[in-house]
Amino acid sequence: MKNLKKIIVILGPTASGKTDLSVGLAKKFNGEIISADSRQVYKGMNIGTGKVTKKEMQGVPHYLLDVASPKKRFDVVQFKKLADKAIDKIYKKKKVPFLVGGTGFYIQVVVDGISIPNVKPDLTLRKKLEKKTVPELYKILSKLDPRRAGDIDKNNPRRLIRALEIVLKSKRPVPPIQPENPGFSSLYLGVKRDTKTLQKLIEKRLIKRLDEGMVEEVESLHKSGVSWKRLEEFGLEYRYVTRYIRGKLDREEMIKQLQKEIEHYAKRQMTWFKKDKRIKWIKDKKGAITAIDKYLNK
RNA sequence: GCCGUGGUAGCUCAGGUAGCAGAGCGCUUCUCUGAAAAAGAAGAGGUGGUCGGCGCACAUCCGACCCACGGCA
Repeated sequence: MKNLKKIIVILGPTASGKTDLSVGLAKKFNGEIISADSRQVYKGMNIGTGKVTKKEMQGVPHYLLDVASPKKRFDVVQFKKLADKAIDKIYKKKKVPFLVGGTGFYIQVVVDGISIPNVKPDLTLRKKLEKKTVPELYKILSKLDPRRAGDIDKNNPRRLIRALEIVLKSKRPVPPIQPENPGFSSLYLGVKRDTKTLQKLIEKRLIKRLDEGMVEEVESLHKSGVSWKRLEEFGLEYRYVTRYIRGKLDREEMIKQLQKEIEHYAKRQMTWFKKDKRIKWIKDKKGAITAIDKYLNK
């Protein structure tokens, strides 16, 4: 197994300190970092996403940051394509890829080689389907693809519409999930914090972001042509700061609601991560170093 | 002191001609096939301010008291 390619995954909820940790580890283990964050891919979204600064990178190359315009759609498939490319590139340099981030879905798709049905989003079709009620959508899907209808969340319009999109455009049922061999083995390290600590970290970070000009960042994104609707879509900071700028919330309410929202998000992330038994939860940098050391020299 | 209004879930409150106690938020748990910071689901929480009365039965009707808020003195 010595020649098998290896990748190190570092994941955890927001505000748990992944960025800091990963730069240190990458430096130590001759690594380069691929960000697995669904919002840090966008240009101009820096403070609100907690993107590493040039200085914080300490010379460690980072991939998958600023690869998309916030005016355009970006999704898992694009992420996978770019991440696979970055991984190759890092191997060619004889370095170790560190996949670091909090977007579980993105990580899963890269590391487990989940292949997503090759049917491009069709916005016109989606718009049309959106007019139907959720039970209607489910009924149609049940007819066209009973298998998928059987395991889908039948209350979730977004899922139903995508399933129908696949069926209608490809003229065949949604294929069952089949993980493919990604061509490398992975070590999963999770950064965990107890709830109280995480809440405090989130709070501190939120104040810091406001001081650093988060509101101005959102204003400038809007000035550069990103619609309010789009900004709301990004969620968390971008959603609530937008509401504040537009006068729908006062500053105090914004902070309060945003804090709660981020806490919820962190919890959702943990729900995702918890079920993955491959993750080795580490306490500190030392624990991470020991684990990586052992893994790389196996 | 008098008058009025209110006291129902952790919070904000619905309802109530007596018949198994509700919502939103929060909390807990969960789902995830091209939006994933998105989109969804489930669950746990109540001696209905206190005491007494009438009733087969009271959160609901009657009385007293306590507490909060507003007005008058």
